[in-house]
Amino acid sequence: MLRGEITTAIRGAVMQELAAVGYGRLSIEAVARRAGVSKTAIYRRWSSKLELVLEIVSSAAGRSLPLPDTGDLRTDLEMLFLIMSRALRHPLAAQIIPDLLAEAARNPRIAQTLEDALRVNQRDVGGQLIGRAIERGELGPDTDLDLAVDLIVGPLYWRLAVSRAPLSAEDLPRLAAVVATALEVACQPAVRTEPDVHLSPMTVAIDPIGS
Amino acid sequence: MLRGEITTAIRGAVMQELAAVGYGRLSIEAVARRAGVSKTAIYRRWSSKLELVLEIVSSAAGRSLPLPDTGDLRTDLEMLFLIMSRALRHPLAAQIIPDLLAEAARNPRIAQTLEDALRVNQRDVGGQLIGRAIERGELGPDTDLDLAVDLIVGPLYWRLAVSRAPLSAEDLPRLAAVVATALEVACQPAVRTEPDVHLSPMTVAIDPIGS
DNA sequence: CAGCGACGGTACGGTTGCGTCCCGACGTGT
DNA sequence: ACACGTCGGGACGCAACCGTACCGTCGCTG
Repeated sequence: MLRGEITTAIRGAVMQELAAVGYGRLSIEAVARRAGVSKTAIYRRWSSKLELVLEIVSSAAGRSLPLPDTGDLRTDLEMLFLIMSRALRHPLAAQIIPDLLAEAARNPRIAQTLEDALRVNQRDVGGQLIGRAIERGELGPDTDLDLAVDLIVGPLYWRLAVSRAPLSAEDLPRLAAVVATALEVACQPAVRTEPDVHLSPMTVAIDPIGS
Repeated sequence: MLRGEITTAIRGAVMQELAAVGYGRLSIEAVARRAGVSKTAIYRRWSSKLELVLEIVSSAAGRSLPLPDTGDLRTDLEMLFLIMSRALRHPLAAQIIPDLLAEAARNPRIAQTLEDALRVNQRDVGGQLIGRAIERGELGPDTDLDLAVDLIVGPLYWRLAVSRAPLSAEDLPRLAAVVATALEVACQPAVRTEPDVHLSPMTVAIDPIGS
């Protein structure tokens, strides 16, 4: 009969400690100190540092975000970017996520856990988003899911979690519009079976003056 | 008059240790052990673990990659992606780079050093690439450099360093084509001075079937 | 050839964290 | 009200690492 308040305190301390020093430097003693509990309280609940972090992180990352279906790819992307940017701006998440992703390259257990946890949130979110776009005819049925996910998630992740440059509020819909257009162009329904569709005609159509 | 062979051995050991355990767990003793030298040899050359890593990493990252000027944005991107993918596939770099980027969120000195070192390699590479595209008229002169860099670097970094999904050789030019399109769409030369250019007219032009 | 200065290696005390054990306190059930 | 079971807290031995001081050796210099 473990006291729930202490379990909660430990969970919070793990997240804060993880953000402060990262997984590599995380120590049980520091977690206990920050949580105001004893080490025994932690060892009674989790068998090791790895189990501790995995359980807490996966339960935190497991809460799947509700993704609205707006009926339009670009608007869907705007919503997704809004949610992503909110999540990645959270001070704890902004430090924990890149840290664990880097650690995942080293520790297969972490990689597996993150993949399982994020598959619910991102891959399937991306998959659903793209799947709906395909159903609506915005994207072709042969759309490369991996490539599409890279295009959607990559730029925002890079900006918020890696380069960490400020991102103004109006940049978000702009990015969504660009990505949506790129997706539509790259994965457009095959109206013609020309091998190299590219966009030269589009550029012309867009830029009547000529480059 | 420090012996160069020992310095070289230390540098190599730091890189390997960094890849193996990350910056957080990196210990001077482990570096000395791996290099086959004594701790004194390290402390004589660098004052602390931070200085050690910063100097070695920045000197390793400082070698700027030659970026060919192919005269075409898409081909330039293909080249850049080829270089980036080669670099990010390198086992040491693939583990060290995400680790240090995560650590940079925590340590301002690391962030500053990485920014300085990578500004040479990436920002300016990206800047040059985009600048040339602007000169050629492929992109508008008011192109948002930050957004463009995000679009260029983000997807490939996500794929290779985060999701770590396999990327076949033919995916690279495909990705380059999509990104080039996205850039052309996002940063097209301003033909009209409408406030909200976005792309709705373009979407129509692109998708004659109708969404 | 001799002396000096700088080098690398070993040894040391101090600190931190790990994982475990024991003890006092609290709540529960009868 | 009492005894039992379980919990949290503090303490312990062990190991790793830090940063430094000392020591023998090598190479340069005069």
